[in-house]
Amino acid sequence: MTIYDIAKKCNVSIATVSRVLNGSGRVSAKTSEKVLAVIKEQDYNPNPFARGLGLNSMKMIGVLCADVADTFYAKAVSLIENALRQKDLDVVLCCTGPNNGKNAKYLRYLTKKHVDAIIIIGTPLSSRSDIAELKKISSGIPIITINSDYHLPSAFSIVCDEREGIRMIIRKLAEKNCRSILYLYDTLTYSGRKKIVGYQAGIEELSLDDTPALTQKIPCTLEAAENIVKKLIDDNVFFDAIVTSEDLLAVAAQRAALKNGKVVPIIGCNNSILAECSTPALTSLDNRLENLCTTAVHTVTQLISEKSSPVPSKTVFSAQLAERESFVFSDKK
Amino acid sequence: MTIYDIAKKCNVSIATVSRVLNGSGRVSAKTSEKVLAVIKEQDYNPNPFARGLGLNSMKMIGVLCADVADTFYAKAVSLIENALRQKDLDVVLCCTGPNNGKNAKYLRYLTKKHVDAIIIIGTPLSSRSDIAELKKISSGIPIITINSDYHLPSAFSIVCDEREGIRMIIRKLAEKNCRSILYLYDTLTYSGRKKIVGYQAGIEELSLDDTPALTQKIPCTLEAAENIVKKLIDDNVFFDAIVTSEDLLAVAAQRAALKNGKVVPIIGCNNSILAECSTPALTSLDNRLENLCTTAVHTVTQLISEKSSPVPSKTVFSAQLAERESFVFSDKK
DNA sequence: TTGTAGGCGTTATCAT
DNA sequence: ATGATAACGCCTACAA
Repeated sequence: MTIYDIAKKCNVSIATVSRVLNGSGRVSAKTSEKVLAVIKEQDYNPNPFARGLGLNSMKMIGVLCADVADTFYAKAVSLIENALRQKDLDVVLCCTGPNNGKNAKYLRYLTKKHVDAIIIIGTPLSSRSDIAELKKISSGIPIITINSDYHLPSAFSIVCDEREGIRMIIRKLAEKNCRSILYLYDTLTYSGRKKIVGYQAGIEELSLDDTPALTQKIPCTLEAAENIVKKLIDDNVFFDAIVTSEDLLAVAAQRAALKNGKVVPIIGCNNSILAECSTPALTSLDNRLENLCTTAVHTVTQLISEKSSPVPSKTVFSAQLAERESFVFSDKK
Repeated sequence: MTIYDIAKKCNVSIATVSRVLNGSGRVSAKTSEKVLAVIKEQDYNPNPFARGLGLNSMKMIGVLCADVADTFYAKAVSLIENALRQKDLDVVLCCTGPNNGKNAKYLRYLTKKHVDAIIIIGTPLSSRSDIAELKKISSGIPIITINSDYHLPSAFSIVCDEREGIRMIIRKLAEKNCRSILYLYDTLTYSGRKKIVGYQAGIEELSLDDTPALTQKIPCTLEAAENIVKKLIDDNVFFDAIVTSEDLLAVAAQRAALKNGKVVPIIGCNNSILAECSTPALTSLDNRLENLCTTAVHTVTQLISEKSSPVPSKTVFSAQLAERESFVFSDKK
C-alpha cells in the first residue's frame, strides 16, 4: 500500500494525496474527504523511510546514558520518552555501560541512525577521544546534556546545582549541631565533583571537622557502603551525620549504622524510590529531574523546528531537599 | 557526502562503492582498498533512510512496556537493549503508562516507524480493541511478548512460571509451620493472575488458612501496603507470613509489620534492587528476567533473519527463590 | 485546486 | 570486476 495506490483509488494524483497527508497546500474539502476516507479504509501509513529520505529526518531522538537499569537514569528516560512522544518524537535508546573512556562508538550508533538530536544523561563520556567525537558530532546535530557539562560551544547543557544543594545540607546539619559529617561518594563525574565540592565548601565555611577519614570514596554497592561505615565505627572514627552522593549508598550506610547502634542523620542524593523504600525513609537531595528532563525536551523541540526561538546554552536548576524520617533523627543526643 | 561523492573520488561507479560497503559481489582487492580508504578519510556513513527505503528495514526493534521508571521494566529494557545492540539492532522505546485499555495507539507509533519487530514486556495491552490491534499487527511483523500471553497464533510468548514459584513459596512457608499466609497483590495482569493462582493452589493443597481477609488487593504503593498491614494487625486478623506480588509491597509490608512488633517471614516478587535495599533484606521470587530477555532477543534475531531456524512459539522458565534475611526470620516463635 | 516530474541516497539487476 | 540504471515511496516546486 503506497501513496500511488491511494491516489489511484481516489482518482487523484499522488501530489494531492501527499497534500492531504501533510495538510500542506490547498485541497478542496471534497477531495480531501474522499482521500482521508480511502486512507482510513486501507489503513494506509506513509512509508517512514521514504519520508525520511526526502525530509532528512525520521523524527527520532537519541537518548544516551550509562544504564537504564539504574533508577536515576530509568526515571530520566521515562520522563524524556513521555515528553518527546507528546511532541511526536520517538526515542532511540542507547546504553553505554560503565564509562571506560571508550564509549564514543555509542555516539556513532546513534548518528548512523540519523537521529535528529541526542540527549545525553549523566556522564557516559569522559575521555579526550570520546569528547572529541562528541564535539565533531555536535556540529552536525543538536546535543543536549543533562547533569554534565562538556563545555562544547555547540551543545546545550541543563544541570542541577547540586553543589549548593549539598552545601545547604551541610549547613542544616551544622544547625543541628553536627560537626563531623561523613561523606560517602562513588565517582567523580560532573555531578560527583559538584557534590564533593559542595561538601568541602560547607565544611570549610563552617569550620567543621575536616578529618580525611570523613571523606570516603567507595564503589556504588550496598556492600561497600555497609563495610566502610562498619569499619569506621570499629575504628572509632567519630561522625555524627552521614551524607552520600547516591541514595543507594545512604540505604546501606543507614543499615550499617543502625546495626551498630549508631543513630545519626543520614541524607542521600537523587530522591529516588530507594530513599522511600529504606526504613526509616531517607531524606534525600532532589536534583529536579522532572525539570531537567522537560527542559531538555523543550530545548530539543526548539532546536529541530525551523521557527525556533533562541534557547539558552546552559540552564541551571536549584536542588531541593526532600525531607523524610532519616533527618528527623537529627534530634539525636 | 553521498555514495556518489565517494564513487567520484575513487573513479569508480556507485555500484562498486555499494559493493565494498556491503561486502556483496566481487571487488578487486585494489579498488576495495582505495574505496575503504576514501570512506574512512571522508568519514562517510551511508544514509540510513535511503538504505531503509531499499531494504525496507532500518534494523530497529520496538520495545513496549508500561513505564521504564519501574525497576522491573527498567531492568528488562536494559537487558534487551544490550543484547539487541550486540546484534546491531537499535531500540525504539515506547512507554504506554497505566493500562487503561486504550494503549493500541502506542503500538501504532511503533508500526508507523516500521520497526522490524516488537518486544512487549508485561501487560500494557488488555482491552479487546487493544488486542485486536495487536493481532492485526502481528500478521505483519514479529511480536514477542515477555511475561504475558495474548494467545495470538502469530506471536511468540516467553514467560516465567510464577504460578509454580509462588506455590513453592507457600510450601516452604508451610514447612516452617506458617498456616495463615497473607497475600498482597496489586493488579491482575497475566503475571498477576498466575501468581494469585499459585498462592491459592498452595493454600488449598496444604489446607492452609483460606480466610478471605488474607488475600488483599491494593494499589502498588508503599502507603497502601503499610496501611493494610497495620489495619489487619489492628483488626486482629492473624497471619504468620506475608507474600506479595511485588517487591515494593513487601518493603512496605515489612516496614509496617516491624513497626507493629510483628516478626514474620516476608517474601516479595521480582528480586529487584528494592528487595536488597529493604532492611532486613527481602527474600524474593526471581522471575528469571535475564533468561526471558535473552531468549526474547534471540527469538527476534531468528525471526528477522532470512535463514532462520524455527523458534518455539512459547518458552517457559521456572522461577527461583532468591533467599535473603527476611526468610531467615522464619525461625520465629 | 490539481497534476507532472525531479530529487532524496541506497540496493540490486542487469549488461559489459 | 565493474558500470549503468531501475526501483524503493515520498515531498515539493513548477505548470496547468
